[in-house]
Amino acid sequence: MEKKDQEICWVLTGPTASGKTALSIRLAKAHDCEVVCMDSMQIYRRMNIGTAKPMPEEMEGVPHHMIDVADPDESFSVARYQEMAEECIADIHARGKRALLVGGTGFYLRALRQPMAMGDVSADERIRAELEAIAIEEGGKQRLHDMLEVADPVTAARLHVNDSRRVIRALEVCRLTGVPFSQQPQLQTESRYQYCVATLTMDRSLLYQRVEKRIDVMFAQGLADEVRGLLDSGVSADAQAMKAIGYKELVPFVRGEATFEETDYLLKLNTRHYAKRQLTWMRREPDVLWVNALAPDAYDRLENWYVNGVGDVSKGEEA
RNA sequence: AGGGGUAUGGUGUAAUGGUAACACGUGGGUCUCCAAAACCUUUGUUCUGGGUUCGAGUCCUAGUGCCCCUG
Repeated sequence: MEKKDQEICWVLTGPTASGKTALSIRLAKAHDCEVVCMDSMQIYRRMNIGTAKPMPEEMEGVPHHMIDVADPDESFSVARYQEMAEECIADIHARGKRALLVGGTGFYLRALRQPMAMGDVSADERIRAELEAIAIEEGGKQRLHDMLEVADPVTAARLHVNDSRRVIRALEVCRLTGVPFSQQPQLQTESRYQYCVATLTMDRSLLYQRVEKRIDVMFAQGLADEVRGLLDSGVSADAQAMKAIGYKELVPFVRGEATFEETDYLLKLNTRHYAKRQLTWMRREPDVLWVNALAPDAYDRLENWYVNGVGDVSKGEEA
């Protein structure tokens, strides 16, 4: 079944520091569309420098959504993102405009394209706390995995013993629903919209250079002060938002427990790793148009993609 | 210039004369409500030339690079 134009969304993604923001604003300005942020950390208020969040000045009048929609000490989730983002998209479409999703969080993209099977089994803090306590114990990870082996052998078989994060989630779902994680009913099989995806990329070493340069700029812009301000205002260092790159590395530094050199090295290292993981994710993502962000025709290719739907190969391989 | 020391993956280190190891990095991957998270995994090394020895990263020797001391 063909979807109507109003049911199509454009997604510009790519690793951190690949130039998504600038290109997206240029594109949105030229074609009068609205941007929906697809970034798991730019959703937090007061986290601006470390998340490289586009500021009102650089948006050049292009409406942005899903930015600053949560407080740093709030917990957020993919499911919530999916729900809120789809609302934004619906709203944009209702006004007769196109939505351009921009961001590097692959998991969020997948949630939109392939809706969560366990859509109605949300997190249970009590169960998690209980199971996480076990995970910390001597041999606890093995014990959790053993528990899952009993409750849901299929899922246990595909999860590594050390992957207690997912082992716990699987146990949580089993306990909450009484049905094994692997046998949860698929609630929603079809995504609400069709997504036309373009991914920015470039030579790895050049990307890493850009990453490092950007971090130098972040420090110069006052990253340390931003982190200090968050901590001083009562945001816990354990908060989910503070686990973000650029924040978790800065906490020891701001507290005087790490030198600048150590912090700088660690931040750059973690960001490189992150960029690599983002690329890995996108390689797995089906139907993606890859665009070398440093090529002279990068913008033209994106524009062509946006106008003609190049890369929209949902039927399989392109002709 | 003289004396001493040192040389092991990209980096930092380990190895009673007996299969060269560990950490970090690098590369690849996983992902269905914490995802900028969490987890899995690969790769690659004895400075060069001689010598001793069944066998040399290890001992001897020369060269080269680096470090320290003296002048």
